[in-house]
Amino acid sequence: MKYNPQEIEKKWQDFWERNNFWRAQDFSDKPKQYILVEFPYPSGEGLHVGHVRGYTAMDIIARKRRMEGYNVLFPIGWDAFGLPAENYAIKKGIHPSKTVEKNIENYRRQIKSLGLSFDWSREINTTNPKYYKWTQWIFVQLFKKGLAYQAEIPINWCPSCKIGLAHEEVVGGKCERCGTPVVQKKKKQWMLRITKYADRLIDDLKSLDFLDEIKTQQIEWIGRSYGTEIDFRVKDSDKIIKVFTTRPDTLFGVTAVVIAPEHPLVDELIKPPYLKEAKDYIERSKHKTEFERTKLEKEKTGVFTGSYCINPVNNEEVAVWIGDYVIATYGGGAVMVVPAHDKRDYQFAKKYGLEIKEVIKGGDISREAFVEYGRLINSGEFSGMTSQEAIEKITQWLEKKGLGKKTVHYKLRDWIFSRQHYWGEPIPIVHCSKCGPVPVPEEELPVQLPYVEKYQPTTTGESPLATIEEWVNVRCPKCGGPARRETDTMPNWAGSNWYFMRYCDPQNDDRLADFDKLKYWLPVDWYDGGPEHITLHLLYSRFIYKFLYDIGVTPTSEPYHKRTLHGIVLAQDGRKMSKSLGNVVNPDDVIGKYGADTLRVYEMFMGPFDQAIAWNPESVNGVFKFLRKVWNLVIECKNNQENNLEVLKKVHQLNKKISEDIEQAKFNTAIAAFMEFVNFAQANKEKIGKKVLERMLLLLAPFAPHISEELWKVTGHQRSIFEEKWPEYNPELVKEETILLVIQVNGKVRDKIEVSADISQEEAKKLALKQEKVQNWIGNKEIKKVIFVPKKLINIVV
RNA sequence: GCCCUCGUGGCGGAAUUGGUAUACGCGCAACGCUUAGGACGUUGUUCCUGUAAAGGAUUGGAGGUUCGAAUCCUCCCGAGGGCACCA
Repeated sequence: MKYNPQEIEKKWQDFWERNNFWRAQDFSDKPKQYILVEFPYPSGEGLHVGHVRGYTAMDIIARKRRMEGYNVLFPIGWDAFGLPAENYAIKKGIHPSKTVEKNIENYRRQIKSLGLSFDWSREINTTNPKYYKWTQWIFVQLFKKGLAYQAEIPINWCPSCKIGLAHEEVVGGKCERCGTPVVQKKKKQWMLRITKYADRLIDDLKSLDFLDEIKTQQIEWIGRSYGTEIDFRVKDSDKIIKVFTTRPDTLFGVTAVVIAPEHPLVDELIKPPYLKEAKDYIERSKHKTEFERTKLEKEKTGVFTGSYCINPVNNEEVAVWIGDYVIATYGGGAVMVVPAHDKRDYQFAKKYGLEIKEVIKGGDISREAFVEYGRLINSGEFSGMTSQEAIEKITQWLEKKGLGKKTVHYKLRDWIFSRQHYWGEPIPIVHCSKCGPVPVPEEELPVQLPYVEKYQPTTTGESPLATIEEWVNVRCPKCGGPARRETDTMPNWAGSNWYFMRYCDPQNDDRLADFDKLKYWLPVDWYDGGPEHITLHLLYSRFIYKFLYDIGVTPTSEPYHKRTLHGIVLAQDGRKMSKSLGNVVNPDDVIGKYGADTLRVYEMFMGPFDQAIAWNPESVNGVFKFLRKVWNLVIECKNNQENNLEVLKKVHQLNKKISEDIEQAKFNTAIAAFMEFVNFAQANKEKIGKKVLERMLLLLAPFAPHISEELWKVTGHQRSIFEEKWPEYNPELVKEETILLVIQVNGKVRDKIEVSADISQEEAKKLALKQEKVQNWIGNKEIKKVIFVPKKLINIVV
């Protein structure tokens, strides 16, 4: 009998599916576990080996949990709205729903061929009207609570995709999807007030079991900073420029104020003879994207307005400048310039000849800005205070005089939720000339996406839906008068914000999901996904979830208890896999050659789970050899009744290691331990008994389910291995009685001796000093100190 | 520019979190075996000196803390990722 994965894998996959092995039960006496992977976007390229890595890891967790006696929910679905299907439709004239259907079929086949234990009865699809009915319903609730609103603001506009991009979607000044440089354009957009949840999105992270770097990412993105808003009155005017700073302790060092070109007071402030120069400058900045403006480190520019304002703390006159490095939407669009204590301000002052006034002691301001905290000088009554003190005291002073106040600022901005595209959920709003924007009544949801002939966005920037008159023209739900449908659609994230909730009750037509079912399953116990989603998707879905919690739809305030990430699988050349580079590894090929178990085990073995690792075809072969060794070992020793203590100990030690490594997502070292055990077993075949083999197979089952199931049967079992209990190790058998004690002299290893594990320091010292090698190193030098680390080493210092 | 992660043999990586550096796999080499296969088995494989015993060096580099550092601290170099005049 040879190990032939092709013969056994399909058989067991069918067996598990036929017998509904992975069906999750709503409400059970067993404790629940909700194990979640990010649902894939079914692209035309098919499943990526990177998907396999995350899915296999969570499949291992899910299978182990079931064996541990949990009622496990491990679902899968499709995040199927999005641009690629639409762009394909534009190119080939095939309706996106057709393309998506075909891609899903392929993905489903590929995922099934991996032997993943998904509960397919709960499969969802964001493009199904029965699903997006509830995506639209959520939008209506947001609208009713004033969290969805329209605003005419400069948005990031991709001239190629003809689509407005959220601030967060702009990568390097370019469209995240197509790479075209983004330009600024004003358009009426639907916005979601995520900023209202900024504090909770930061503060609630405390109670969650997310990797630290994920928490940091979220916190950094929201970018909360406490500071002071200071009023600078414009000279000879009653107008006030409000400036935000985190360093009010440097207020006496202000030698200019810089405002954004879009600042509301700009027109009033620019005066002859600087009028023309300033206007030209403003005009030029309009042609730059926000990215360009903030990018140009060397070319930090500005222009004097001709106006002055008054520093409230000392009544000094301060010049007002315009600089396009100041962004209108952050911090009120005005900054105070303190050249002595801010790097950027220092450069700015050097370039334009502004005064550099030292107010914090500790640096050499003739050479560079001193940006650290220190003691104040040249600061009137505040001189002598530390920066920390002065920040408090100066702010209090300003507040008392009504010239400033403590404020909080966030980097996070409200979320632009409109897309001018076809392949997305229609925004369920009707515009009435009398009533304004009116939500579509809930009983009329979903607003179905109509069939169109032309998918191309219109050149005016409107969605293709705008051209379907019979769809657009409707009666106002409120007054019955003539009205027009909103033609924008929702972004990709709309459907993926809440999909994990739908898995709890995927067929419900009356509610997003039954509350009791949500209460049973949520929060998700372990959520794994790619590093590319740890900021946006995580933040957005937490926001929506919190909102739904506030209106009583969800039972908890956070959706995910534990979140991990899996590193990207790179091509063999260390670069990202891409069609154009021709370095893509197709999981189908690997399965065809080696089988799913080899692919699974290889992806777990290739390196640390959270790090990016390059594909190595030769290592894949090594993993196959390992599985074949397991196979041959079981076939050869299955009737052996031997019960050797040494071997028993080894397999219990393996048991401990595997159990612990899985929980810490250290799959690579778990496999290594397996290999060691199998190598040992192979060299000691006569000592290997059936009991040992069975325990080994139970431990291997989550990693390589097919071969384990087959060998379980081969060893004479009728029941599936996945109906067995996860093995517990015997602590007595895991203990080591003897250890190799390392003997160091002056911190260098000089000898090793085998001693009993609980040897005392005195005994260890006596034994160590007897060793010939040790004596040679000590000679007749005096022993100053002996350090003894139980079970590890003894260090003799001479 | 700022922030995060990281840097260990020919390669992917391991190291109980301050206690034997290089586990496991790949590759390579020698020997053996065979139904010549995706072969298999045994042994060896960080570097330097040495036939060997043994000794010395070594975790990107330079310092430091410590009886003891891949691990902690400071500076520097390099790679990847994120953010970006964020005040």
